[in-house]
Amino acid sequence: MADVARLAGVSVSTVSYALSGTRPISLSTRERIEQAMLDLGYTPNAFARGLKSKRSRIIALLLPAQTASPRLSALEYILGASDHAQERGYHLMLWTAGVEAADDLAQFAGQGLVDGVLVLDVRPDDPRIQVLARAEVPFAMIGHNAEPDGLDYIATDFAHSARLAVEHLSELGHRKLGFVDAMSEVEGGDGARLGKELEEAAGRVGATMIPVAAEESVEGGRTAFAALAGADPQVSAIVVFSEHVVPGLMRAAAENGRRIPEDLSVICIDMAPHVAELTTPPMSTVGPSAVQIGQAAVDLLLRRLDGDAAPARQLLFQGELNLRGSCGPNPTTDHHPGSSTSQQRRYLQ
Amino acid sequence: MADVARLAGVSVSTVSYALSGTRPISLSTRERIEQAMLDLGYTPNAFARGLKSKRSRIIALLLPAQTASPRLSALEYILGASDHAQERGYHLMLWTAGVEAADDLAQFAGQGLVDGVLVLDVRPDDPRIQVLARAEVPFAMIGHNAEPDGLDYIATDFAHSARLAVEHLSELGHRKLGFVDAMSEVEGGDGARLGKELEEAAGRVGATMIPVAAEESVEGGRTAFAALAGADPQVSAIVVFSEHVVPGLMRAAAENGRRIPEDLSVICIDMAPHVAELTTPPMSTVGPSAVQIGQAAVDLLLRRLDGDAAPARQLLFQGELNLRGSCGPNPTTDHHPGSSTSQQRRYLQ
DNA sequence: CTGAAAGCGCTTACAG
DNA sequence: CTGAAAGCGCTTACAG
Repeated sequence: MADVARLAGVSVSTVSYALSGTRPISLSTRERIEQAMLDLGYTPNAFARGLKSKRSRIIALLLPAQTASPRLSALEYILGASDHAQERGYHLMLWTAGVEAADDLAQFAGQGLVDGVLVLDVRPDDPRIQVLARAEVPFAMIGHNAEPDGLDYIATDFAHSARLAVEHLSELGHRKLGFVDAMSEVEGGDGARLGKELEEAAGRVGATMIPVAAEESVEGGRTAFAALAGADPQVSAIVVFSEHVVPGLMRAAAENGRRIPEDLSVICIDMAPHVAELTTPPMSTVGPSAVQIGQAAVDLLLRRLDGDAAPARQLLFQGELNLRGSCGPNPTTDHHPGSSTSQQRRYLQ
Repeated sequence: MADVARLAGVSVSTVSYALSGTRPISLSTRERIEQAMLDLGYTPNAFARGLKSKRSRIIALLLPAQTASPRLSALEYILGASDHAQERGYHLMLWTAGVEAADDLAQFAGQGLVDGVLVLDVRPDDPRIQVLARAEVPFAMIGHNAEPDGLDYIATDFAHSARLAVEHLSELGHRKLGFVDAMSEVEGGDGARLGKELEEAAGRVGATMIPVAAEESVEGGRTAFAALAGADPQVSAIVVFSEHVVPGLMRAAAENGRRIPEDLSVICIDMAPHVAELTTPPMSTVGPSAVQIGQAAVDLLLRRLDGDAAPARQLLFQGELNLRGSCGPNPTTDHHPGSSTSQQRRYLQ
């Protein structure tokens, strides 16, 4: 910057003000400065700027590392958030240490490197929330913990998703439903909340819902299918909330002579569109766009960084039903779906 | 840091040296300093440190934004690189602006924010390479451009992958092969290189290879299938190098009465394992682990950052054949695979 | 083994 | 409309 000032024949403070636009600069001075910056290929140093201004224009995305089994939909959050942050002039840093690495996170948050933090895969008793609060770093959650009062978050409206899924299956004549949830989901977590909503929705349409906890693997999917078939052979539709059980579940169904969707309906909650297209038949899903949630989370956080002192905002995103091909009428009833309601749905493809 | 020094009764420089360990400190002094840091919950400021030391311990991952159609395997690169960088004491920043945003990238690289850069999805004439070289930021590529001499990179050994795929199909009796490549792949890019290697490998085993360029979409996959069937109805096996065409290709095959693997074999190059498990039948693949490539790319870059002035390293990762279920014997011949070689393969699941 | 001091490259009151 | 100067919180020769 000193070089620019010298070349333009002004002081460094004038260069700085020209750059930030925080005070009026005469046209001729500004032009000389801009020319000098171009000639020298000058770019302001991010560290000097950050040191003085206490703002880095960097936000972090906390994605607990599970290299072994990443949800493919995580990519949509990441790209949605990253693109949007960049559009709004922020950089996005990835923090993939596990939930349990609280000390490392405290260190990270205390460094002043990031202006704010986005927290993914939030658990009910998530230790990261305390750490961030203590470090006094603004943050927003995607999902939420057990006591989210006073905290900014954005989450899926599970009550709405449950209703969409169950009503759709009910219209197809299904009365006995299964719900496969990931075993890793702790008590009071997303899976449990969704399960509760599904059960209520099932109750409202006079259906029953059998929940099964599955390990997040191909084998877990097989086991879940066996468990459901064992619990009640009449189960004709399954709601799934774990990407990784899908292959095993579908294969077990095929091996037991249950064709999808003719003999068995399957619908997935919060599965990314690209993933849903890969199965045969393509998977019907319910859920909001992860890309949009990622973008909205960035907006929520930047609102705080811009000094908004308003009360915490808690946004619920309503999903939509994306019918692809994995749900059909219950073969054991001769029910036909009402044409009036189904007309209003979005049929994809 | 001044607070720590005061509390410990030493100078700030002593605190700094204790922190960095770059000069001997007496045990008692060190203990007082450490206690003071704990008491105050002190964490060194990243910007002050970066300003003086000219090192940020941040690396950037350049992933051209394609929110519309991200490859799910991109997630493996990201997580592999991020985890590994974190283990080695570095932060990973995501840069998802498009390849064409050269000015923004120059700005970014000139800020001094990142010590080094990892470049993904490198094109033959990739403008980012010049920008980074001019900004004098150390970088390493995953994949490579048209003139990679003197540049660090790590890439898939396509000759090896092509050989594995073609020899496997050849052993199954397939003589007419198709190759579906993404249309977006520009001349001289990965797709073109792989295509050349596949053709050579096919020539060596006396098979023919028909290449088809497809749009990266479900519809593109359908079109590709039709093109291949139209070009030669005898094509009995298809090598695919684009995740997004897989659903359309598989559906078109099914609609034309060609069962996989009984009537048609399909094998994918560089598809992530979790993606491969989702198709029915599960997809056989050839390729190295994207997680490992991400990790190795970090190592390659950090080697430079650690001041290694050795000549550029160019690493080729050899893939392996992961047989899952999408390849079978050519139904139009009565060929049986030789048991000796197939024994040596890794059968998954 | 320890301290005093310069300086990294900016921003921003203070002064004119 | 512009400049001189302090200071952000560290690191690192220089000195003892």
